[in-house]
Amino acid sequence: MSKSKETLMGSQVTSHVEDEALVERRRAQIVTAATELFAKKGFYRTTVKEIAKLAGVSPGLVYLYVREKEDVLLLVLLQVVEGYAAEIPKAIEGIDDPLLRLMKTVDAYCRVVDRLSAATVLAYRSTKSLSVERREIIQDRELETNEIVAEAIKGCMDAGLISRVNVDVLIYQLVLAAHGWALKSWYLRSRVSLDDYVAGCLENLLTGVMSDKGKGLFENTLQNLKEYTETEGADDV
Amino acid sequence: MSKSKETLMGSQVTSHVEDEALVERRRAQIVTAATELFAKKGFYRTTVKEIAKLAGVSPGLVYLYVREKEDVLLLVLLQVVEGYAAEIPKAIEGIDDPLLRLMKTVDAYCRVVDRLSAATVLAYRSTKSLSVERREIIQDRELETNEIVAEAIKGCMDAGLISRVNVDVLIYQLVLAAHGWALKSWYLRSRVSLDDYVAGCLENLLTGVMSDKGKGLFENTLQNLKEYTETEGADDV
Amino acid sequence: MSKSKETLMGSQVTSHVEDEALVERRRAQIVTAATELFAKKGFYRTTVKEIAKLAGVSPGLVYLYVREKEDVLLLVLLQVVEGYAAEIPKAIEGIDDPLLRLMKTVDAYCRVVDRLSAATVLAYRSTKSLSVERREIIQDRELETNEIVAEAIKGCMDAGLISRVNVDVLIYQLVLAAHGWALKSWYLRSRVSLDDYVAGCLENLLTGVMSDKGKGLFENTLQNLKEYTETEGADDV
Amino acid sequence: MSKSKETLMGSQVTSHVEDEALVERRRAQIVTAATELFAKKGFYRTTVKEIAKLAGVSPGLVYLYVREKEDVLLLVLLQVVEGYAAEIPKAIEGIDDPLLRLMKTVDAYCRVVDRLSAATVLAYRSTKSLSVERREIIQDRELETNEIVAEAIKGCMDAGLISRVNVDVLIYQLVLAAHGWALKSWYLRSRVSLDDYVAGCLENLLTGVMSDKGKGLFENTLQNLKEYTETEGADDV
DNA sequence: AATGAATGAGAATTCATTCAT
DNA sequence: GATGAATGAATTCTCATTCAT
Repeated sequence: MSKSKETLMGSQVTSHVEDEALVERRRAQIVTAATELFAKKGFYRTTVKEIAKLAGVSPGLVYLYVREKEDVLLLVLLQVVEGYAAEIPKAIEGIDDPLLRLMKTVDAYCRVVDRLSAATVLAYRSTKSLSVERREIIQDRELETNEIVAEAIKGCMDAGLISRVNVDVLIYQLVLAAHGWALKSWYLRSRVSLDDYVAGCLENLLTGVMSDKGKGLFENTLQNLKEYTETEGADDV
Repeated sequence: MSKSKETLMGSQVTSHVEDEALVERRRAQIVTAATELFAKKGFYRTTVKEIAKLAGVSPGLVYLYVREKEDVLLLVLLQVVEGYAAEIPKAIEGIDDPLLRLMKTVDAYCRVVDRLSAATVLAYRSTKSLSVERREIIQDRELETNEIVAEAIKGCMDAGLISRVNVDVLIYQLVLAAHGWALKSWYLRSRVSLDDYVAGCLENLLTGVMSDKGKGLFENTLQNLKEYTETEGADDV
Repeated sequence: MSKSKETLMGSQVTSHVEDEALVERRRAQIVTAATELFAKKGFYRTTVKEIAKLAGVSPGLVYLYVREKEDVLLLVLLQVVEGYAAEIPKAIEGIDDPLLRLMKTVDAYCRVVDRLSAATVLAYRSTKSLSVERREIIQDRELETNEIVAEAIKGCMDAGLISRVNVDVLIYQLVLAAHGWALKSWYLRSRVSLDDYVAGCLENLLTGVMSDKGKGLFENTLQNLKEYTETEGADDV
Repeated sequence: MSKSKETLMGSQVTSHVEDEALVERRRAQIVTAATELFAKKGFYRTTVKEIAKLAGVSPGLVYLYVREKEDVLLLVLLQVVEGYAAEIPKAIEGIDDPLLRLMKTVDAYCRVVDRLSAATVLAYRSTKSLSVERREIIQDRELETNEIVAEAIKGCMDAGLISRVNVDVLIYQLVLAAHGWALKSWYLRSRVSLDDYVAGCLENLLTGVMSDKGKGLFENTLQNLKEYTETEGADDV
């Protein structure tokens, strides 16, 4: 996790250009344009020419930084999953209370998904468009994110706040809750706010698995989460 | 729900051929072939020629039963969502106990998803490849399925088994649980059995929302579900 | 040698079209156009679009009868070498005198080369542009032609007309003499007639290898060849 | 023949660089790299970038010493034909016996061809890839080489060793014999040694054209040639 | 109704050449 | 003089769709 996002990206895709800083800059240009277009029209309906045009470069230039079109998709998807892997840890930094930490993890996950909504849907649509090797790169990154969720759950279990549970199932229920905000936004967004969605998911999923000890803390901690988030939100402004 | 599946399909896609029975037969041929190919290689990587070949017809024939390639995708996805909408009601037919009914709904949903796994993933990948109007047709059908889940939840609430809850959120958590079995099968399938997955999802999601009255019944009903399913499974043989 | 030229060609290159007669007709169209263009501008400077245009078909059609552009080159070169392999035997049919037979072989070879002059040069330019497997197909055909020359030489040796000789070297001297008429036509054509070229080559190459017995016949037979050719030429008119 | 090879090359292709010595050095670098690549992959399959890389320079630099890619081909082919024109005279220097001189000419020609085998084939493939003016430059050089052969033949005729003959035809038969060693090396090399090939060609081609006087000397002189060559070979060590 | 040959627009990719540094 | 990033025209090949038979 010590490598920067760019370096990670660079390690997967080869470029004909030497200057690493330039490679990062150009790739960022390309990825930004491609993300927008892929999200709007999908990978196959987007042409390299369109990407180049939106990125303000020539079509030929794209191929100086990428071997084939599919590499652009890989870079785009890497940015998404690495967005997850980067933002969530930042959000839970310094939080010691295991339950709040878990809640905050889910909360942060839902918020990144909200921010990268189109890209998240894109990831679901397009991961299978990648070659097997590239697909595995993405799945590996997704597992890293899951690991963060798993750690948060384990923290609660160690603290005796969560009792019995099939951890694998719970992880994916939480992950899917987060992803679901993007996947089903066409239905949810008009019916429930993100705040209520997060709270609802947490209540439904966590209440059931809490130990008696945990139950006592649940409502309170959920309240903390809300305040916490509001404060942070205010900071942004 | 009075119209047959075929008639529904027919109503969305126009054909140059008069004989309705023939239309149904040909479309079934085409859709079966297309589903297999789309699931394996995706919509864009599959050619009309390939579909025709696998269906044992000529490429030209496809266009007698469909206006464009995207219509084939629509028919394929319709079959998936209508698979959901048909099988779940069948599974809960005659069950009166509201909690068992809800559990059985989720259980049946997960099992259809398991059976149509590739097609379910396909639906996630490809719905956005449809034109807006076609996409809405699919989403409407998905809503019908959700309605079944919603009814089952409402049944429990009316019976006082479920207390407070954001129903929209709970619906989608249950739906995503079912879909998740296909979407994350690459991770889950090697770690947990379908039976355990269903049980786990139900425990995690429902325990939390049960009223005190409901809680008392939960374990028992879950046990009933398991027996129920086993018996049915045996019947099939 | 029982298969027709077209069948031979068909056996090397696969087509998406079933109807064999159609395949032959279309390929002939394509090859005729391609030969003209390749001869004029070379393989790489000729585009598939140009070939299609000259052949009076669409660019897409070309790919119904050929897998890639290089296949067109293969078909073109096959036609050249099979032109050799077909015309020479026809020219020596029914000739029993071994020496006349050898002379007539060389004479016929030079005349095909003269007729397919541009294509012969093309073969020299472009054989190395083929993939190894395709190149070998062409070389195999060339060996078949050489075999005809070899047989004619052997006939003379068996009849005691030619004495000592490294047959491999002599074969290629005769073959190169024929090819040379096309390869160096830029120089030769303005300085010597084809008839004189053939006679000159034969004199220079054969006199040296004749046995005493052969020498006695040489001038006479060469005279025969000239008359023979003239008569035939007259027949054509 | 007073101008140096470099100057000749320089006179055909313009450069943006002033310093003549530098021009020669850079061009030599480029031509060496290009020859290797053209011989291996052909002119069109070789990119300027590849040439530059193998030459250890930047792609941009190539264009300081050459106006376009085709100029590189011209320089490469010039080097080949000038290789012929330079080595053959060196080999016959000081030989007075006209017949030995002729034999030695052919022998030397075959040996340059053997040494520049790939480049000779390249010349056959690629001369037509040149623009007409450039092609004529190469053909002019080839004529110069032919002139050497012609002189040697004429020497024999003047000495009464060769009788009647169409000189133009004989020249090209000898030239093609030499070139043939490279052109048909795929067949010949495994069947006959270069020494035997040269001897065979000379026997076949010259015996036939010898006068009675010449015939008497032939075998002896051929023997001389072999010894001569062996000695020279030994000298090299 | 069915066929499958034909079309041609359009996509990815390459590479000779230029030019700012 | 040298570099190498950038350009964009040009090329091969694909495939949805049509239509004569």
